Amino acid sequence: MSTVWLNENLWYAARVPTPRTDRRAQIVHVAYRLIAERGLEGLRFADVARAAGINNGTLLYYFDSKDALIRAVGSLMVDQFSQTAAPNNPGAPVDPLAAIRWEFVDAGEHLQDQAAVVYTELVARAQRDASVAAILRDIDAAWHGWLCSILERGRQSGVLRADLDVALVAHTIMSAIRGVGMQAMIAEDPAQVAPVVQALADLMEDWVAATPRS
Amino acid sequence: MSTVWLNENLWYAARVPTPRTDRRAQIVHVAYRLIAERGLEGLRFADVARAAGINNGTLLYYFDSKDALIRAVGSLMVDQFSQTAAPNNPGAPVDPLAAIRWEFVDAGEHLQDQAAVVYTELVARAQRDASVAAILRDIDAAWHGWLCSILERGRQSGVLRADLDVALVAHTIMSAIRGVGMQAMIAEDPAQVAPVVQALADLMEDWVAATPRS
Amino acid sequence: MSTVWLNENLWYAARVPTPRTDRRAQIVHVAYRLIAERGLEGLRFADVARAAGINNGTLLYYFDSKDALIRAVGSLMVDQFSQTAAPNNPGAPVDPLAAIRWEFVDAGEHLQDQAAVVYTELVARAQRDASVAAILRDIDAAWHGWLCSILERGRQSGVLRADLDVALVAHTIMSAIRGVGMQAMIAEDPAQVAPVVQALADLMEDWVAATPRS
Amino acid sequence: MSTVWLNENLWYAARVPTPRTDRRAQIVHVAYRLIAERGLEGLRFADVARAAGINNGTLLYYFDSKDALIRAVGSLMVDQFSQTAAPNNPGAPVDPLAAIRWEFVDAGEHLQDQAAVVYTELVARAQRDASVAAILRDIDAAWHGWLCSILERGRQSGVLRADLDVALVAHTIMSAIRGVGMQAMIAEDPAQVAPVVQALADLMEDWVAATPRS
DNA sequence: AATGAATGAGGCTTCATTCAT
DNA sequence: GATGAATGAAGCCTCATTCAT
Repeated sequence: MSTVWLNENLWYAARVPTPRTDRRAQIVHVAYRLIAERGLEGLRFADVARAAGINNGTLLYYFDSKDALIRAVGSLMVDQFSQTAAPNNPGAPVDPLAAIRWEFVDAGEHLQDQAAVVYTELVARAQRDASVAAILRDIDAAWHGWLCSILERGRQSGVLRADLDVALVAHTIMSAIRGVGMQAMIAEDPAQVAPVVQALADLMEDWVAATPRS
Repeated sequence: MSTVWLNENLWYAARVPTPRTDRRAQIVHVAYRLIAERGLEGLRFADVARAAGINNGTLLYYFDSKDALIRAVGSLMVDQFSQTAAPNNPGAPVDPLAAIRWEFVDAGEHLQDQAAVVYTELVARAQRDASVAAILRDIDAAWHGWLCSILERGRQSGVLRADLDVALVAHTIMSAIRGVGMQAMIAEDPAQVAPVVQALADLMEDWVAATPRS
Repeated sequence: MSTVWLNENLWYAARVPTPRTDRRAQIVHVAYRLIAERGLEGLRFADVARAAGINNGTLLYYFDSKDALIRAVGSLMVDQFSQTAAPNNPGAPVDPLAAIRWEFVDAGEHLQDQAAVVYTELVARAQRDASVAAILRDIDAAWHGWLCSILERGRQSGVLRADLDVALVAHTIMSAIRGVGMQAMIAEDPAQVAPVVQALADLMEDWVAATPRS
Repeated sequence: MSTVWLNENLWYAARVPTPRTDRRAQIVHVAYRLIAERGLEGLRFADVARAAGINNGTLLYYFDSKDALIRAVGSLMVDQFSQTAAPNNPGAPVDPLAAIRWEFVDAGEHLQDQAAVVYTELVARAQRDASVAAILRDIDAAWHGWLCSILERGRQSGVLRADLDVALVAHTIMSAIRGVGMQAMIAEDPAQVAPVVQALADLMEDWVAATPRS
C-alpha cells in the first residue's frame, strides 16, 4: 500500500476560500481523516462539514448523500494506489527484488497513517454495499497490476525465476501484506509486527528469486 | 481460524422455551448471525430481539447494553477459538506439518460461514473500543498458543527444524491466514483464493520442515 | 357527507392517560384536526405529537411513517361514512325523498366542521398516492352504496319513479354535493351557497320523484 | 372550465433563448405542468428551474419567492378562464342552450389536461393562503360572469324562461361542473363520469329552457 | 440578466434505552 | 423473569433563499 499523500496541512486551511474544483477533494480528505479516527460507523455528516469549515447543507451540495461521500473516499484510495502504480513513481525502486521488499516496508510505514484502518472499514462495508465492493476491487486491480508489471519485468530480466506464475505471486504477496496489516491493527505493540514482515518478505524473495539468497 | 460450531438449528428454535442458562447463549448466536449478515453498523437491537423471539425489553434484561451484546459475541468467538485449541480437539491432525496445512484448509472452509466477516467487523471496531480490542487479543493469544504448541511438539519430535523461532512462525502463519481471509472477502470469485492458500501453505511448510518437500 | 362525530373534547384530554387501544384513535383525531387547520402540506409530525401530548418518537411507535398516519386519517373518514350508511343510523330520515334532501342539508352542515377541507386535501394527494386514492374510493363506495339502498327502497315503495337508474342517480347526487362543497370552500360568504344547495336538491327531487312537486 | 391553451411545445423549447418578456410566461407554464404532475406539495423550486432550462438563482430573479410563482400559476388560470369568457371566443356556440351544454362537454374534455388537478390543488391551498383564495375568486367571478352573460342573452331572446334567477343558475351550473370534475379525479375509470355529465346537463336544460325538451 | 455556490432552519425518522406493570 | 409502551437525543437530508460575481 504505497501512497502519495497530499499535504495534510491543507486540511486546516478550510476557512480560506479555495478554488471551486478543489473543494470536493478537500472535503474527501477531511472525511478520510475522520473515518480513520472514528470509523465508518462513527462518521457524522455534521462532523465532516464542521471539519471542512462548511455548512451541513453545503456538504450535501457537493455529495448527494453520505454514501456518496464514502464512495468518494474509496475513490480517493483508488487514486492513491494508482499513483503508486504509475511507472514514473519516484519512490519505488527499480530492482524487482528490492521493489517487492519495498512493498512490505512501505505497507509497514502506512500502518501509521491509518490507511489500513480506513481500508478495513471499507472491506467491512463492502460485504453489503456493492459500490464499495467495486471500489475495493479497483484498488485490488491497480495494486495487482502494479505488482505483476514489476514481477514480469524481473522475470524477463532473469532476476526472477523464469517459470514464475506472475499473477499468483502477485496475489500471494498482496495477501501476505494484508495479513500483516491486520495483525498490526490487533497487536498491542505495533513493533512486534516487524519480524513477521521480515519473515514474509524473506519467504517471498526465496520463492521468486532465480538464485537463492545467500 | 478453526472453530467448533454450536448446532445452528438452535437459532430457529427461538420460540420454544429454553432453559434459562441457555437463553443468553442463544441470543448471542442470533446476534452473531445478524452481524455476519448486516455488519456491526447494521446491527439493530430490535432486530436481534425479534430474531431471538423475545421482546425488545427482555433483550436489555439479558444484556445491559448493545455494547455488552457485542462484547458477548466477541467472547463467543474467543470460546470457539479456545475450543479449537483444546488438546483433545478431535478434528485436528496430530502430525505437525499436516496440522499446519490443516489450519489453512480450515480457514478456507470457514470463509463460507462468514466467521471472517464478523471477525473483520470486530477488528474495525477494536480501533476505538478498548474492550473489543482486548477480546481480539484474547482470540489472538488463544490461536497463537495453539499454533505454538503444535510447532513446539513438531520441533521436539524432529519433524520441524530445531532452530525454529516458534513464536515468530506462529505469528507469520496467522498473518498469512488473515491475509487470505481478507482477500477472500474482496475477491469477486472466492475460488480464486484457493491457489493463494496453497502457495502460502507450501511456503510455510518449506520454511519449517526439517527436510524439504520432495 | 353525513357523519357521526366522536366527542371532539377528547382531543384536549391528551395528557390524561388513556387506554392503550384508544391511543391510536386519539392521535388520528388530532391529525385530522391539524390537517383541517393547516392542510396536508402544513402537517408537521412534531405538531401532531405535541398536540396529542406525546413524544415525537412515540408517534412513530404507533404509525410507521407520516404517510401511514395520513392513511389512517383517510381510514377514519371511511369509518365515518360507513357509520352514516349503517341501516340503524338514527339521524337519517326513512322517507326516501326526505333522505335525499337530508343528504344535501347534512353536507351543508359539515362544511363547517371542515370535513370538506380534509376531503379535498386527500383528493389532491390521491392524484399521486395510490393508497390514498384507494381510501377515497372506499369512501366513494360506502357513500354510493348508502344512496343506492335509499333510492332502491324508494323505487320499490313507489315513491320514486320505477324506471330509475339507481346507480346513476346516486352518482349524480354525489357529484352535485361535492360540487357544492367545493363551491363553499371558495366562496367568500358561505351563506351564498345555501340557495344553490336548495336548487340542486329541488332538481334531484323532481328528477326521481314518481309524482312532481306541487 | 373552458380554456384556451398556449402552445405546449413552448415547454420543450426551454434552452432556446426567448424574448425576455416571454421568459416569465414560459416559466409559469413549466410550473403549471409540474403542479399537475406532482401537486403543490411536490413542487420543487429546483425542479421548475431545471425543467425551464434555467438556473436555480435565475428563477428567483423572475419570481421573488415560491409563493409568487404559485400565485403566477393561479393568475395564468384566471387568464385562461377570462379568454374563454371573451365575447369573441370562437369555440363557444351562440345558442344559449347549446352553450350551457357545451360548458359540460368542455369541462369533461379538460379533465384530461389536468386543469382540474391544478385547480383542486389551488382550492386546497386557498384555505390558508389569502392571496390564492383571491385568485380563485377571480376565476370564479370570470366564469360566473361569462355564464350570466350567456343566460341573460338566452332569457332576453326567449329561449330561456323569463323568470330565471340568472346568477343562481350560473352558480348552480358551476357547482355541478365542479362536482363532476372532482368525481372524475376520484373515479378509477374516468369514462364512468360521462353519464353523470349527461344527466346533469339534461337537468340544467330542463330547468332553464322556456319549453321542455322533447 | 444570469449564475451557482453556499446557507441554515427544520423536517422525518432511527434506535438504544427506560420504566411501570 | 418478561413485557411493550414510551422516550428523546441525534442523524440524514430537503429546500427555499441569499449573495458574490
